[in-house]
Amino acid sequence: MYVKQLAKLMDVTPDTVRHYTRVGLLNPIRSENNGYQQYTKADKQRLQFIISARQLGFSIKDVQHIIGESEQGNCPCPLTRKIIAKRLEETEVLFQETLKLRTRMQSALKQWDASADGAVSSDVCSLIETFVDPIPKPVKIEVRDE
Amino acid sequence: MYVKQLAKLMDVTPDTVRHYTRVGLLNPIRSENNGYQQYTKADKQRLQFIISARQLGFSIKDVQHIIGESEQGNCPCPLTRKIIAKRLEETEVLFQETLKLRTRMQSALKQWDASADGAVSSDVCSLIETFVDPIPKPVKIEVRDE
DNA sequence: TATTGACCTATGTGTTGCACATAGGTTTAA
DNA sequence: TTAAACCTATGTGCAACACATAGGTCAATA
Repeated sequence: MYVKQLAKLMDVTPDTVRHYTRVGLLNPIRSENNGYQQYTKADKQRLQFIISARQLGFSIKDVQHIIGESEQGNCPCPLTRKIIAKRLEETEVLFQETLKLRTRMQSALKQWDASADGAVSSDVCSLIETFVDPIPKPVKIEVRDE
Repeated sequence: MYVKQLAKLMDVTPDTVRHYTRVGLLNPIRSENNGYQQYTKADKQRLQFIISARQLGFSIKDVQHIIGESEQGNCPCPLTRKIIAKRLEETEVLFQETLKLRTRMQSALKQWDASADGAVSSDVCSLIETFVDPIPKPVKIEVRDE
């Protein structure tokens, strides 16, 4: 099976398959007559594993380590548990940051909806320069109005 | 002012300042005697602008375009508005994806808390291979238990 | 004055996970 | 056999810096 066929079968791009091959996660055999990579059933199974792991937030290096552990005859599950805990923390951080960014962008849009395109007196762009980030409610603030 | 001083002043790393310099966003002057980059007040102001823009989700290329527009004598605000709308959409997508990933990771952790490290019969890691993603409530599903 | 040590700089490369561009080989139809 | 369509391998690009390396600067000391 050549790269495109495997890719289609697993619903990824050929480039993705090639990438995993380049980093050593897949081990196809080079056809001797045309130099093409030939993927076996084992590669397909391995690719399925990679896809599953990636969906769970594991990095490619994580996958390499997990597979390495497994190939050394050890049960990789403890490692798997350890890694995902770390990745979850990171995802949590990313989530919070993305949430904050989204909020900030939304308030910028709102502020800018109500303001004109600004004087040329500014350095570059008055909209960006004069944007004030509404403090994201530092735990609890006394609100008087309304 | 040398790179470190400016960086410290604006609370970024020297590498960040160097990076912006390399891509042409900052235009320091090379000292003739020691070859060091000398940053002026204009660079400081420019850096402040870049930082503000980055915090609002603009990419470095966006900043380049906005500055370019401004330097051509045009008001960059319309461009700024257009770009942030696009970036907000992207951020929304990233946010949703991150949310889904976080949820998926959390349910993996839960599933794995209740399951042993699995047989060696699996291909690589039984935890990952047997993980079942609880369908993320497709709008509305009939729930019978509880 | 020379030297040492602490600190700073410029520049090149690494990072992540692929996507894209290029050049060329294969296959099938005509 | 020749052309068109399709496929492949390999190199490079991308984002936004961080890190590593090699060497320069400067003040205090011997």
